[in-house]
Amino acid sequence: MKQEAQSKPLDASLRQLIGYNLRRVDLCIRSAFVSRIESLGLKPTSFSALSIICDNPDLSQSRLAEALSVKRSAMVLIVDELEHGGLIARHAVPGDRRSYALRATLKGMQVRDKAIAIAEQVENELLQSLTGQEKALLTQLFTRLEQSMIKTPAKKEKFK
Amino acid sequence: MKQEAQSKPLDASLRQLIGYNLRRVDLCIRSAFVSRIESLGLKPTSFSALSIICDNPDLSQSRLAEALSVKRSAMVLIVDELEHGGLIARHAVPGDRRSYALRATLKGMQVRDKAIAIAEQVENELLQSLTGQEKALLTQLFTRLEQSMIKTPAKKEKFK
DNA sequence: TATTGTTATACTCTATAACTATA
DNA sequence: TATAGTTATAGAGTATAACAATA
Repeated sequence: MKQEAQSKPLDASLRQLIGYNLRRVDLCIRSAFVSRIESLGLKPTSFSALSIICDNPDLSQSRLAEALSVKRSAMVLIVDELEHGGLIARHAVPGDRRSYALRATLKGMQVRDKAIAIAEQVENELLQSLTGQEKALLTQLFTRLEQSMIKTPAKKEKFK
Repeated sequence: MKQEAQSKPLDASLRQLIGYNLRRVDLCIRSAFVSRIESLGLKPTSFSALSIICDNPDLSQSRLAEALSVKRSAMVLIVDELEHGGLIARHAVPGDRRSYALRATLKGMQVRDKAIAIAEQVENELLQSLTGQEKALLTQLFTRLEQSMIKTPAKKEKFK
């Protein structure tokens, strides 16, 4: 039934584009990660949110939303989910009764650690064809990319 | 209002993960690409579909869906969109009255060429902080990754 | 029986806009 | 007036399941 293995793949010319390759690899890593962390009650976005809260205690929802490039309104459900799972808590802010200080619970920190370990394991498995040096290089290139892209958001287009 | 520039970013520990960086860069390139090709009546998925049809005349919808890792049912609307835009046509298949032979129109091929040029331009702009050598290396690493990941879909998890 | 394309439906993610309570 | 969080709503994107026509 499948005979595209040896001949040229159907998307040969698309594979010339870095963006296309980037997306394919992203989808692949992401889907593996999703299926491994769902037993922790996490999804990629809630994992990222949890991790940022762990590292930045007493963060507000609005600043968390900014960090995740998500609207405040979308943040509500994500934070709800983490709170209902007992992974974080919304604490009162002494000086400002409008906002919450988000803080991870002990369980939240433990789950975060497990999720990070899973992420690293998934990457070790999926990126096993790369040497350690190549992985380090990738990280370095991405870091440089993100810095330059923040300054140059493709003219002045919307940037999410 | 913003003071995270000099100090450590909120997502510092997530940035240790290649998958996280990959996704951030992907979203960035993608959003720039989306805003630039919408004047051509294309979205990323319809662009990919059009490009594959151009390169593989008389492809069926089912094989196109496989190439894009999309369900046949989702393919219908995408092909509809391209057909209504006059970029492709559904032709009859002599031997099999169940399926269509998808073929790009002249306009479709011209639009495809423009879209490819736009994609390359977006990448040139957004990846300007990388040297040509580094870009070539990225492409090479991705190529190797895709080959190895197809063989090793993270155990036997679903793979889309 | 299996396959192609289709439809109907539902689910996830996220955006927009309007609201409230604070500041 | 501006901000934090919330709600209601809608849109994109894609999945699942069932169906008709054809193989």
